[in-house]
Amino acid sequence: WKHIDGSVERHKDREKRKEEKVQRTRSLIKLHFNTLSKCTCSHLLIFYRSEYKIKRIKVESVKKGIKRKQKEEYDEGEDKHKKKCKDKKTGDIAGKKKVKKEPEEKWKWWEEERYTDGSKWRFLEHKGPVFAPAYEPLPEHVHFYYEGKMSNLSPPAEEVATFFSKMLDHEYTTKDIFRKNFFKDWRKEMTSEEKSKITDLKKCDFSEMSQYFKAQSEARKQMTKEEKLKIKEENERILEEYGFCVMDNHKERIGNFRIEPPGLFRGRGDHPKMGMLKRRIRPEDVIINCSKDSKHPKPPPGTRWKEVRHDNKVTWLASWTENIQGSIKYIMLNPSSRIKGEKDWQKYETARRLKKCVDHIRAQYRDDWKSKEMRIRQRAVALYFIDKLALRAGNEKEEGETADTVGCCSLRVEHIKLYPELDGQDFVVEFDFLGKDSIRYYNKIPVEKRVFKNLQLFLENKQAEDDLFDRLNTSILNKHLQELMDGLTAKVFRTYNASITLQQQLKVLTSPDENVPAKVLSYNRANRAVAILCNHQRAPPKTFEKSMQSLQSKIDAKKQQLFAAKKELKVAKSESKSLHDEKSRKVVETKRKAVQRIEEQLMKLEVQATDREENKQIALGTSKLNYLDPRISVAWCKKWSIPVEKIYNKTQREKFAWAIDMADEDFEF
DNA sequence: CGCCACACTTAGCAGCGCTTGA
DNA sequence: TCAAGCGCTGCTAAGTGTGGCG
Repeated sequence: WKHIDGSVERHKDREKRKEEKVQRTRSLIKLHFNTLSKCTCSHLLIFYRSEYKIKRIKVESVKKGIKRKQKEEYDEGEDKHKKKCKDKKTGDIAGKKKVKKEPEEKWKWWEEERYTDGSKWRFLEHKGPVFAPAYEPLPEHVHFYYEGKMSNLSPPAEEVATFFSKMLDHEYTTKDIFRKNFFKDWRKEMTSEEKSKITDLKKCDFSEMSQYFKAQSEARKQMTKEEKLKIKEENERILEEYGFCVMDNHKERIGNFRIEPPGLFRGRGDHPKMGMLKRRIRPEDVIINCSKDSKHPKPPPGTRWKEVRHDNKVTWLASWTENIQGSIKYIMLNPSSRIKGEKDWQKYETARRLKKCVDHIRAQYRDDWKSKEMRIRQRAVALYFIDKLALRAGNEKEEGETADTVGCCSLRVEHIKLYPELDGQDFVVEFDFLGKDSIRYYNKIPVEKRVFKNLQLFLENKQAEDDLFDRLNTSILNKHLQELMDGLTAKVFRTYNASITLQQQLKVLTSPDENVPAKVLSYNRANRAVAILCNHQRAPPKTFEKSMQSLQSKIDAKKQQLFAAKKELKVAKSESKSLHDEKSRKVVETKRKAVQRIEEQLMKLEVQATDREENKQIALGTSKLNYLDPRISVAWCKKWSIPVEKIYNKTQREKFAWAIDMADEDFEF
């Protein structure tokens, strides 16, 4: 796919583009100079940043010349070396050597060649995961009571009891399934004596334990600055030691280097396994993955790893099997890493390829609505939903193992309602089902007559709990998509539709003469359109009403202030008219400025209020992070001279460093 | 073809620390 | 300077999709 995204060409005229970039930055700074009087503090900061950047670019381009030469020599050497390695089937020795030469500046992996043989790395070294701290038994004075009588628990039983006591305030400790599952698993940890005594959860009193933990967390909050700093430093030390690995010559940040601590499982939605005990993971459960010639991570003293393997066809550093669902958990790299970034980039390139053939695919599935074969009609209607409504594919799930949620292919009869006519619209389909994370999808949309007739056909002679698409599943659908385009799967439609919507909405919503905050609001609105499409919801923040009210009162106060200021201006004006002296003219001028300033502040507040209100139940983060080609946003920022910091925070900028570096203002998704 | 194991992406939420504004 | 509230970050659950096997 190197050719598909044109990275070969990109490489050639990189120098030219770099020069252009410098020019752009220069003109940007000029622009900032011109508007300096209007600048707020944050603008100034950004201005300084851009100036800093320009200096760096200059120095770097001088350095680059030398560096490139060195790199070419190195690459040549490495090529030879690689061949040798392949012959002997040894690992990557060169990788180890170059680590020390790690350059100060950020590594631009996107300017390098990718592996084409399916391997993910040549060299991988890390320190292994960090385990959850051992259980600390409760102090003597904290008791557990059964039937009102004080009783001490054995440490294993006590530990599980503490998990429950920490959750007492949560609603789910009142749920039957939760309590049942918890009690069953708790009893497994008890001694036979405890088991025979403790037979009813209702007779258990955890309140003293609960109080103790509340006091503990209160004490943590009350800690002095020094104590807090000490903890912070210790965390930083652990991060420095365990939070990074070396992968192919580069130090990379690990995403989750801590093993999940034991606790009570809380699934989302109506989960049949809620309350079950999530076991403590020991070194003996953990498989380590690293390269043969690396310094292998050491298991904690007196323990051993389950296995140490050297599989460079996968990206994980460590894995273990979790006991609730029996699924495998992994330790992997941070999104800013090469291995994640390349994949992310590739995802958007696939979506861009879909853009080129989507018209054809749409024509095709519309045609298939008329097919003689039921399975083809079902496939075509499902695909239409996935395309139009950005539904997820909908794999089958094991019944009783997870919450009852569905996606497109697993929709059941009970999840849709057909209305030949509704609110003046023809052929309306009403969707109402729980999707991923048990988030409700509710939508009423008019569809084409043919789709409607097909749906009626699919529903014939079926019960509520029967599958809507009984001749279809995700693997059939994806196999079909694979034939239409290389690399095409159901989820590519979500990516494609999200990104194209953002691009198109940005075009519609951005008005050139608006100021920066107004443009950012437009961006958020475009982002919101995507979030609505993808049904990314959130619980309204607990303090929403309150904070909205306080914002409103601020606005009201501002309005009052504006009114007063205008009045003062009027008075000053009339005074100045009659007096005709320099002093009164100056007063008018200052009053005028005050009015202007207050007007600006008011507008800013109003923009903020609108933005927040519209965002009440919609989460923008997920689409920004997973569905929107970052190059669209970066291009938009460059086009309108919006600092990219307004759109992406630090973490996001790290994840999208590739896009920030490579996208020009004329990037087209 | 169906099933399962596995790898990897996508998802919402809680808690905490930093920013903001009085 | 300090409290309030907001945004960030980490956490981990819950999806998607592939490939191998019988």
